[in-house]
Amino acid sequence: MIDPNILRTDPDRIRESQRRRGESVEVVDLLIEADLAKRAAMQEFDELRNQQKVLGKQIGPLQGALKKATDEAAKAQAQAEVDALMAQASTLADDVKAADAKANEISEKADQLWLQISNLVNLDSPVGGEEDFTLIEEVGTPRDFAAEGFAARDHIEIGEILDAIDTVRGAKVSGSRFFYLKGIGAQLEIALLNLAMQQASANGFIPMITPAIVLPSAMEGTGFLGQAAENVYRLEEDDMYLVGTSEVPLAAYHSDEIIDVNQLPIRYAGWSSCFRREAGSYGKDTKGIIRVHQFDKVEMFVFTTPDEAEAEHKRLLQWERDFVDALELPYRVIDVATGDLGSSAARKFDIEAWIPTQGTYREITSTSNTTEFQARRLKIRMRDGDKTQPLATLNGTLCAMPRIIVAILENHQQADGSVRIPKALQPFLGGKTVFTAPA
RNA sequence: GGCGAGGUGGCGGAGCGGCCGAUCGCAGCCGCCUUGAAAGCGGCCGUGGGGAAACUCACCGGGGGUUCAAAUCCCUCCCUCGCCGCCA
Repeated sequence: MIDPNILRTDPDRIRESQRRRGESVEVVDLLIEADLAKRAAMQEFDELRNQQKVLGKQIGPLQGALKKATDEAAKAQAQAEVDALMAQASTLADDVKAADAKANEISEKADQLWLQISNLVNLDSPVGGEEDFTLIEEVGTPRDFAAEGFAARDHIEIGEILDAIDTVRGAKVSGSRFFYLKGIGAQLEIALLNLAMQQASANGFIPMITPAIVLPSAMEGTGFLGQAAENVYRLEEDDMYLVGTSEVPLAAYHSDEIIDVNQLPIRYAGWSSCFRREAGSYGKDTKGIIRVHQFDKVEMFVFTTPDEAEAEHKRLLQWERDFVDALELPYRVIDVATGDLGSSAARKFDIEAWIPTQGTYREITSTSNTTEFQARRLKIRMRDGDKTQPLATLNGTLCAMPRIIVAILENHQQADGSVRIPKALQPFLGGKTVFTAPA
């Protein structure tokens, strides 16, 4: 959630942000109304509750006096006072109860509306939809396979030749969009994991292996139960969720905590399986492993000060580029448009790798500056002197396995169906320089 | 899954239904003392909401209930620990 004070002092800022995202602007007015109603109802409750407390405190001593009273007149007098107070307190108790119920109901309504408001977009983000990104840079040159004298095979075919990817049996066992990594494929993923973790550690990230099933609070706190909810797997029996990214358990790791500002930034590199329903993507990428229900990913996640967030965002992007550079892949970097941001992101940069058989760039990493949005929801604050305030969180993909594997297989394939192994990866594959079909 | 114990402020650990947002110890912060440090002494020391402020409200694992009044009583759920069972 965003800073409630902005709603009270500068609601136009929120309206503008909603407009740029293509999301509801009217909800801001509903929220202003609900926020006012909430505060009024709470004040009314506070008032009544205070009266009740004051009154209640008189009853105890009076009852004591009643017990001690010896002569009849004094006793009757005290009894009458107690009775009167009790009667008064009793009706007050009913009022308090009613006011409490009302305040709760109104607060709930306001809180629900708050959850509908996405993070304020960064004003530097290009405005528009998916196609309206700004191209930041193209790096490397896509190979000209015609000039090399052979037709590029897609990753499915290469995966079959190398016996590295088995989507047919994946579908047999688990349905569409599931796959097995086998032999070379499995080794490749493990090598990528090691390379990614080595790089992350060198950059000050603490390696983490996280839970992949989380409570609703973690899912909601990271903003995935909003418009992204349809892509989240829910375990009905247990009311828990399968995470779509380790961003969720990493962000929630410090929920309800106050972190000393001197400890920031805190950087984690999380490794987990990721689960996505891929609802609404029927017909898209139905073949291969570009879009699957389950995959593994190394994710970078940072807790830092709001002042540092933008600079850290640039660093995350650079680290992502370093990794893709090390894999010798041609790619481009884009500044994602406002309409295509997740609800918690203020700004997002994607790296898209060139996929030869598709003749286009496809997303392989994504880094978002979520400013204080997640921290507010998850109650993560920093202590700076005697102030406590929300900190900033950021996330970025370091290595989403299937797509990186696709990019490597397709871009580094050779005429005979073998695949050249990028230098940086070789140490993690026993010095091997090329993947060849198993005998 | 069964039985037992327990969940209180950063940690440890008290808390008769009203005087408890909560005793005390440790840690931390400020000051005194000291050439400096330690020890000792004095003070401060949870979070959030509302309010210009005075002040006020909420929070003692979560939710519900009893009561004029709940950290304290009742119900329920969750979690932790121990033992038993089962099992990667």
